Amino acid sequence: MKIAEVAQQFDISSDTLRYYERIGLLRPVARNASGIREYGESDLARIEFIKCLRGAGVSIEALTAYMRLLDEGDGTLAERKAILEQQRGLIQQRIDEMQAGLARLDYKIAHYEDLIVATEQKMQQ
Amino acid sequence: MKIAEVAQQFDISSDTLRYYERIGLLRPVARNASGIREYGESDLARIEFIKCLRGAGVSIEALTAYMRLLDEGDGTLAERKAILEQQRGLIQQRIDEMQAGLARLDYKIAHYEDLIVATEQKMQQ
DNA sequence: ATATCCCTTGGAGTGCACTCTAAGTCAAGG
DNA sequence: CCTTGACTTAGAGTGCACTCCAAGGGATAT
Repeated sequence: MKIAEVAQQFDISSDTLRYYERIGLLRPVARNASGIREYGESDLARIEFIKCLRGAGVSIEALTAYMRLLDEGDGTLAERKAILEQQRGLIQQRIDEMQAGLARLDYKIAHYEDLIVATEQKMQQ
Repeated sequence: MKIAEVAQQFDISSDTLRYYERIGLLRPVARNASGIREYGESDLARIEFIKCLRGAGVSIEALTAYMRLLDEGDGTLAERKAILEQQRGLIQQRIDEMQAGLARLDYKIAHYEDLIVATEQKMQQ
């Protein structure tokens, strides 16, 4: 699979895919005879995982650390699990903060509904 | 209330508070005879609101637009409500994405638990 | 053969939201 | 009187995560 196809499939720009590779988030991708990237199954799986966790707000740094350990093999299982658990905690914290914001907005919006009704009634007098 | 006290109360740096004022997110704060900022009740209320929504990921731009309308008065009620509703939607979307990431991590973490147990058992043979 | 198009690279530029620096002012304490 | 420490300003710098640019290579379509 060439870079543009991968980009389309995951809705990630080609630039971003090359960037991920350059900073070591993706392993060097195989090339064809013309030097063009040919993404394989395992690349796609990693990209999908990265996309999911980036979408959840996990940092490039954490993801890179995880991927590096993944390449190092079985000896890093516990360390990898620790990273995932830490990131899980961070995501949960952020969700909690967002839920608080959401609740606040809901309260405000309800208040605005009342205010707008009141203002409209005043207009009619 | 002086800037350092406000900063401590809301866990926002003095730099950030001055920055918010400079970009028009906060109205110009009253000064004492020496030119030092004296934050009033309404400033504090706005800062608290800003802190809550920034924490939820609402952009400076959206908050600034909202605050500007707030200063313009009652005629902007509907417009303000629209901003809040839009931001509510954005927050909800981001929460959904994060929930997906969380689910993915939970799955992975459970998988790692199994893998680590398996690896330890292999070691003992 | 020439145009089109996607690919390549290294490096520069962008947007957001701060965060810091330098140089200076002012009130209070020793 | 002098030091200390919190405050002031304009403007520069930072970190993150892309995003774009210029210049060039190679396969395909007319």
